[in-house]
Amino acid sequence: MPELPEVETFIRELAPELNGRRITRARVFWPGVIAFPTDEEFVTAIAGARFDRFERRGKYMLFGLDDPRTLIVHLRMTGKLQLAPSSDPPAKHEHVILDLDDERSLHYQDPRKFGRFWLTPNPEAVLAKLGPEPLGPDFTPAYLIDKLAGRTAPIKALLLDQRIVAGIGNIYADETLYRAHVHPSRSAGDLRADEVERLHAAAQDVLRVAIERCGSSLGRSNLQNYIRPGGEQGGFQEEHNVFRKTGQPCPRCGHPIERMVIAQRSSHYCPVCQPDTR
DNA sequence: ATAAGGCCCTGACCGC
DNA sequence: TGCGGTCAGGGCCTTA
Repeated sequence: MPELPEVETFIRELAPELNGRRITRARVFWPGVIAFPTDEEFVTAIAGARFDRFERRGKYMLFGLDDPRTLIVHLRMTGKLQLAPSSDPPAKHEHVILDLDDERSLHYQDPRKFGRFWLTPNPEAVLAKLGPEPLGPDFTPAYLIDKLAGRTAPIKALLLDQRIVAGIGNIYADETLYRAHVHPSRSAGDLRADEVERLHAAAQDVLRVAIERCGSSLGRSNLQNYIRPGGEQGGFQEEHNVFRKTGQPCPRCGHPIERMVIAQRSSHYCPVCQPDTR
């Protein structure tokens, strides 16, 4: 699952490869992947553009072109971007291929078809609802305390809410809650200020280390496995404490990790280190 | 405004 | 071995 650290890795590793490259031709094999404009307009409009800016916002990748437009890509669950020789034929689940002017192509594969592309002069409209960057100056303990105040939803659900903070998904929410000693089903508004401060610090720590380790590659299956643009795996899965470790001993106290469903998503936690009480 | 549930998708996995 | 059922889940939508 590409979350903030994985998307950051994609951008960092693609930027030097794509910078200055011109898109000579675009092919779309499944029209649903293009959220804006239509798939036909996308194919026509992106041909000839040159990549020259690279940014990440939450889990969105922003590829600035040498005109006022930005190509926005969200990988959602199973999307992958890979560079390959232009002679490579479309693979299974390939929905977009952007041919470049250096005999290489940028391939987009996505078995579940959840990911989306936008080509727009107004990227702010696509990103309008996102909360602050968790590693940016606007994400402060005071901000988080304010956003959680009065909320009865489980804290896990609100860590996943991109309007509160942008970029945290299921892996990093679970690891953040573990590090902060907070039970995932605790009502967000019931958390003490020091607990919210711990969550804030834990989220930043987890994300910083995960970026250093180039994200988490897990998966018994290729389906869920995140692969970096050059084909390498990330390394942060080696530092997971709870995510998908149901039944394994807590690294801190040895009690078996438990699993419960919150907000339709699996949550993994240590019932001893993360007690369900204040 | 908030909370909760459904939906999109398809491969992996499980039990029989 | 084959087959049907279940699960995974980010973001968006609907409902209460």
